[in-house]
Amino acid sequence: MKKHTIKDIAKMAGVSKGTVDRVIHKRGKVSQKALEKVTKLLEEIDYQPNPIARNLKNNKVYQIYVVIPNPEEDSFWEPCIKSVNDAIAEFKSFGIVIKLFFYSPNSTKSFKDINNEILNLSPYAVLLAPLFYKESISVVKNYQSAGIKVSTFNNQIDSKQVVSFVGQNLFQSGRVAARLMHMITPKNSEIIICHIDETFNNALHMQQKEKGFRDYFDEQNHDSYTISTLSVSQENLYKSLITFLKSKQNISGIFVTTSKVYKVVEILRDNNLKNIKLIGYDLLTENIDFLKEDIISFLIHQNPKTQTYLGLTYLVEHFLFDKEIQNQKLLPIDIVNSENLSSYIEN
Amino acid sequence: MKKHTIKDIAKMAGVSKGTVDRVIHKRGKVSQKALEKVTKLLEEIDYQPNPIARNLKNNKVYQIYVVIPNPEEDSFWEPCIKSVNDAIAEFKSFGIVIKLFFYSPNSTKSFKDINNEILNLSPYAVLLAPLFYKESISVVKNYQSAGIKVSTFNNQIDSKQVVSFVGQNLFQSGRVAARLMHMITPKNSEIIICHIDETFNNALHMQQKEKGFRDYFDEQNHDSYTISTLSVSQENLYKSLITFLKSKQNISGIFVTTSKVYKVVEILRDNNLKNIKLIGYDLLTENIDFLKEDIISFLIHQNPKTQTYLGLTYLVEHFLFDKEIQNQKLLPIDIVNSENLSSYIEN
DNA sequence: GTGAAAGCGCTAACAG
DNA sequence: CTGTTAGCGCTTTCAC
Repeated sequence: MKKHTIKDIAKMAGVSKGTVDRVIHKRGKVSQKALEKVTKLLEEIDYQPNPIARNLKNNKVYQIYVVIPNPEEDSFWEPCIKSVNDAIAEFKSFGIVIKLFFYSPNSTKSFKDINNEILNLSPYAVLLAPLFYKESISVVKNYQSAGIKVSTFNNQIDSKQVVSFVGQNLFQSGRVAARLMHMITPKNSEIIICHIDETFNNALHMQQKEKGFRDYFDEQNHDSYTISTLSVSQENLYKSLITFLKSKQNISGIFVTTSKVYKVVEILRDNNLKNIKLIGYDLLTENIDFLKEDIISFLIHQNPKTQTYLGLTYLVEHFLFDKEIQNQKLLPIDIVNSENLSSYIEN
Repeated sequence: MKKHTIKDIAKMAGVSKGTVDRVIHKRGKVSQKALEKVTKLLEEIDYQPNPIARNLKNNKVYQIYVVIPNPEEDSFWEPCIKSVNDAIAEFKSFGIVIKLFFYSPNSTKSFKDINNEILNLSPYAVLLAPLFYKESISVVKNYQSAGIKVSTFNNQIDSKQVVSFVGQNLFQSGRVAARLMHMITPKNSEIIICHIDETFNNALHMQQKEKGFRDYFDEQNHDSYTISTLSVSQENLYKSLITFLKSKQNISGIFVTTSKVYKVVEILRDNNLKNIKLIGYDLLTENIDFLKEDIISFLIHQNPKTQTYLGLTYLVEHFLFDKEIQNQKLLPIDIVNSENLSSYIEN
C-alpha cells in the first residue's frame, strides 16, 4: 500500500505533473478541462501533498533565538535552559539552530540592549519571555519591521504582532489559589496576599492573580474572611512583612503571588510564626523542600519548561511543515503538593 | 546560511557521495584513508543527516490501529476518540493511517476477538489500552510474532515485547489521594477506599492505588484514622455501599479508585448522607458537575487524551524520523478541583 | 496552456 | 574499494 503522489494523479488525469502542481497551488494557466479533471481526482483521492518532500528544497538553517531573564538572578527561569537544550538536540538535524539569550530581570536597559543585538543578528524567529510591558511592545514592533517572527511565553503582551503565546490564565490561577486557601484555613480568619517584586515591572501578573483570588472569595459568603494585600520589594520584604503581620491578628494564610514563597517561609520561621498556611508558585528547589516538609501547603506550577518547549515546537513545525501556529495556548494550572510533586519534576 | 550535506562533505574530502554514505552507515568497503578523512570531516562539521530527505524513499502508508474499551460502556475512554481524530488529521499528510477499534470492557472474548481481527489486517503498529492482564500478554505475544509493534497506555502490562508505555504511577496516585483526603478530613475519623469494578479484571490498578493510599496513612500517626476497603461490582454497588456505611460510624471520606465516583455521589444523595468528602478519578461529565458543586472535593486526572496522543506521536515520529521511542512515559498526576478544572478541559 | 527536466538530500544498485 | 546513477515527491524553470 502506498500513498498517492502527484505522479499518480498526473497519470490518472492524463496530464503532466506540472499541470497537477498548478492546479494544487492554484497558479492558473490551466485549461478548464484539465482543471476540472484534476480537481475531481484530487478530491476523490483526498490527496495530501507530502510535506516532507515539499520542504526538501528548503535546505535553510532556521535560527530561533530565545530571550529570557537571567536564571542566575531569578531561578524561576532555570528550567527553560533544559528545555532549550532538549529542543536543540531534537531539532538539530532538521537544520534548526536555537540560541539562548539572557537579560537582567531588573534592568529594562539590558532587555532593550539584548534585543537590539539580536535584531542585528536577524534570526528567523524570536521566542520571548517579556517582563517589561512597554519595552516589550516596542521591541516586538522592531522585530516585526525586520520581518522576524516573535512568539512569547509566560507573560502575555497585547500585540497583534505576536505570532503565538504560551502561558496560563493568571486570573484563574488566582482563583485556584483561593479555592485551596479556602479549603485549608478556618472561617473568620485573615488572609494575606503578598506581592514580592523587585521593580514592580511585572506587576501585571500579580495583579491578575490578586483579582482572581479576591474574585473567588467575593463569591463565597466572604464576610467571614478578611483579605488584605501587601506589596513589597525583595529588599524590604523582611521588615515590611513583619510589621504587617504584627499589625494583624488571626492570620491563617498567606498567598504569595510569585515564586518567592520560600523567602516568606524563612521569615516566618525566624520569627517563630506558626500555623500560617502558605500557597505560592513554582517548583524552585528552594520551594520544593518546604513543600515536602508541608511548610508550604501548595505550589501552583507555571511550568516554564513546557512553555518554552511548546513555544519552540510551534515555530519549528511551522517552518518545517507549514503547520499553522496556534495563536494562544493556555496551559493547565497544576496544583502541586508534596505527593504529586515528583510526577512533575521527574520528567 | 545553509546546512552541510553529504555532497559538501564528499567534495571537501575529495571522494564521492557514495563513499561518504558508506562511512556514515558503516557499510564498510571503504579504504582506510578515505574512512579517516571522511570521519574527521563529519565530526568537525558535526554532520547531521537530514531525516526528511532520508525518509523520502519511504512512501509507505503506515497503519496504526488503536484498541480501547468501548466508550459507550465506560465513558472514561471518550476523550481518546478526540485524540485519535486529532492525530488522524495531523498525520494524514505524512501517510499515517490511524484507525480506532473498540472492545467491551466486560468481555475478555471481545478483547481477544478484536485483536485477532486486527492481527489479520496486519497493521504496522498497534496502540493498546489493555484491561485484561493475562489476555493482553498473549495478545501482545501474537503481535510480536507477526512483527507488529505494540505500544500500551493507561494500563501497564509487564512484557518486554511492548515498545512503549504511557500512563501514570498508580501507587503514587493513591498517595496523592491520601494526602488530599488527610487535608480535608478530621482526625479520629473513618475513611473508606471503594473499588467499583464490573469484573475485577482490572483490579491491578485499583490495588496499586489502594496500596499507595494506605502507605501514605501508615506514614502518618495513622492510628487516628481508620481505613477500610469496600470492593464491589457496579451492579451491587448500591446495596453494598449502604450496608457498609451503616455498619460504620464517623465516616468522613470515601476514596473511589475509579472514575465511578459519581455513582457514589448519587447514592449518598439518595440516602441524605452528608459531610462525607469524596475523592475520585477522571473528568467525566458526570463527575465534573459534582466537582463544580463541591460535592466531589478532588478528582485525579488520568488524562486518557494525552496518553493516547503521546502514544501515537511516539510511534509516528519513530516511523517517520527514526526517532527513538522512550520505553516509559509517566504523566503527571494532576489534582483537579472546581477552579483549575477548566484549564484541563478547554484544551 | 502544457510537458519535460532539473534538483532538493539521501540511499541503494550497479558497474567498474 | 569507489564513483556513477536513478529515484523518492514536489517545485520551479524553461521551452514549446
